[in-house]
Amino acid sequence: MRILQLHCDSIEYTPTKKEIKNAEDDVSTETIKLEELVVAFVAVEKGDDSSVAQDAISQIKNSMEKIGCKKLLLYPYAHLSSNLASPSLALSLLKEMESYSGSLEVSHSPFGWTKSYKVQVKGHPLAESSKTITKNESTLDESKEEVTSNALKSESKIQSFWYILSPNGKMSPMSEFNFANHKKLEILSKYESAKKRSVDEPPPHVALMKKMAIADYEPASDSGNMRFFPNGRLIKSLIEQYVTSRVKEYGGYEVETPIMYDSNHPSMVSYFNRFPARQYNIDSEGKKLFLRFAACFGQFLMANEFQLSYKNLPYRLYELTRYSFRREQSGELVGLRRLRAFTMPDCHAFCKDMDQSIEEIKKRFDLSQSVLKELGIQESDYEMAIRFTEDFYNENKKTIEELVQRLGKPVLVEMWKEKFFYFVLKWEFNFIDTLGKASALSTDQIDVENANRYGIDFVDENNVKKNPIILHNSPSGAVERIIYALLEKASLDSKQGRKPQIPLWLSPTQVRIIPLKDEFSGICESLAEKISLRNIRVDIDDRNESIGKRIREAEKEWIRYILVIGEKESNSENLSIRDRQTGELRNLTFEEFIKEFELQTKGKPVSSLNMPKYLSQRPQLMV
RNA sequence: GCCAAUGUAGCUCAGUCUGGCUAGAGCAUUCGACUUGUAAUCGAAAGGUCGUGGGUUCAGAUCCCAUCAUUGGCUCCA
Repeated sequence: MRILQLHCDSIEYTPTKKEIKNAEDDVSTETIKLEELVVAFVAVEKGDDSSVAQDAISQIKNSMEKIGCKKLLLYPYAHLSSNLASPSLALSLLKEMESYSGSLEVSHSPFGWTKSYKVQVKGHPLAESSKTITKNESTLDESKEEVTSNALKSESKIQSFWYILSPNGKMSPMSEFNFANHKKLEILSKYESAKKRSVDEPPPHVALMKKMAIADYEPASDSGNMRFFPNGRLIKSLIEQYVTSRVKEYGGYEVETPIMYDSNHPSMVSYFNRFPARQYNIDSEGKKLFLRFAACFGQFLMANEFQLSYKNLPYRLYELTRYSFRREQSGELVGLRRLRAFTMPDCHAFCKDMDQSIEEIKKRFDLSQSVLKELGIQESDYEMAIRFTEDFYNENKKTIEELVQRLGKPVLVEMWKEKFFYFVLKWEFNFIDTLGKASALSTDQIDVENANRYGIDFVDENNVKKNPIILHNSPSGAVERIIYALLEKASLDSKQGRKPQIPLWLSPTQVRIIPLKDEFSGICESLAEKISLRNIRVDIDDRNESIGKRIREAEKEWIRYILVIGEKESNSENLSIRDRQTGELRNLTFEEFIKEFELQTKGKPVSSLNMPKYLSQRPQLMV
């Protein structure tokens, strides 16, 4: 329970509007004026009970005795807390407090109403005080609470300055920029700076992820923890393989680190001190463990063990975290866009100085852009935001401008007067969906704090120990979010009259064979064999359904190539291929077809079919 | 987390306002017939704790309270 207590000359309030369903009835909307009293603004919080109410009223009584005041107004005031109890409980505890008042003259202002009020507070030192009262508070919880609120306090003090930086180096205040040719950037800018949104429908990918049997909510788990069906797992796995191979190509070394850490480990304590985390906590044998919300700790703690020389740098560690956990507020979770458990490729580069960091960040910028492109997300699908401190900008103007040139279009700039986070620069690519939502995909940061915090050092040319600068990069962003982006893009295509699709290399079924009659099943079987030997996922619709229906369903599954096998095909060397992209029937030889296919999936990982080859043996998952 | 809307068969939904007959439909599933030439063949059967818990009532999918989940807005997004 949180209480703000004011000793007042007078208070005047007028109930104006019933705000919630459980508001008190029988409330007159006349103005009430009270004089010479103590006003206690009260917010009842989760976990409060009558013992808290008693404690609260006795504390108030004590302080009122000191100042010699007999009149108390309990004023329900939800805004004191972000962890409110349910309205019905709050109301009953308020009434309870009123009944414990003893010799005091106590009243309360109506609960659940918007009220206008005017208050005249006295000037003496004891006139104003605030209290937080909780049940059985342990010292540990208390200190954590303190840490969180301090961190939140400093975060809320951040003042941002917003600009748009164009590739020609021109930096204009956001309000003066002409967004006419940059609609998506305008969306991002408003989204970030003004937090403006206006949507009243669920994002289309939520229906698609179920329909395509990719993923679904798991009611037996916590919100934001999804289940992935065979199709979804296949797609995820291919994306994971691809991103991992690209990071290794760039120079990252893949590691694996624990998913849970001890909150009381010294390095964690100071990390928490800097960041108010919403994480999953687990109590185990007296330890307070939490589930990782990034790969940072694992890699930092590992790097801490390394004997590093400047000659080893830059050194890059990479992990594909399945999962990272963030206990986001339940209201923030949406489909695959924002989860509590997600798969995050996370690559840290340890650099010897700022010059090396800047060289490195450029490489990773190109890597991220290329990875997204190959995953099927084009430059026109996202907008870049770059954030830095004023000092960093003044010293590294050229680098920042160069990054913007590499992107080739204007970007949103957020500038801070001082460093609030551990980084001096951060950029991200934000996917903008049809409904105007922005979500970060690739990102990189220049971290100048954590090496010191985690005791990571290297020996430089002069035999001096130094802390490296650490870059934090995810070249693709969360894998689930990539799937979200691909599905949202597909839905947009469909809305605009184009055929929705996902990249061929990610399709659960790449080729479908449909025998016209049962008698062709042998030919189909051997053709399928031949095709799958070339690492193509092929299946056979052997169900006793009309040809029209089987074609229709293949189309609904977004299958790119359909081969109908009948009399004609069994007597011919050529394949008659229904190409979904063009909607046309084409005649190709087997090798021509394979060649066309391989051209489109070149350089991408392959994986075999992740469901029964025969549709008749396949459970119905999609609708 | 707060506010609001939604929750009925495996899926998509009707029925709820105004309580009352055996809770309906389409798709999917099973069975039977049909043997198909490029986006839905025909028939039958089976399938329901009406999100969950409590209450009011002679009677609850329907009204009331609580709770959970999803979606939207706020907040948040290291």
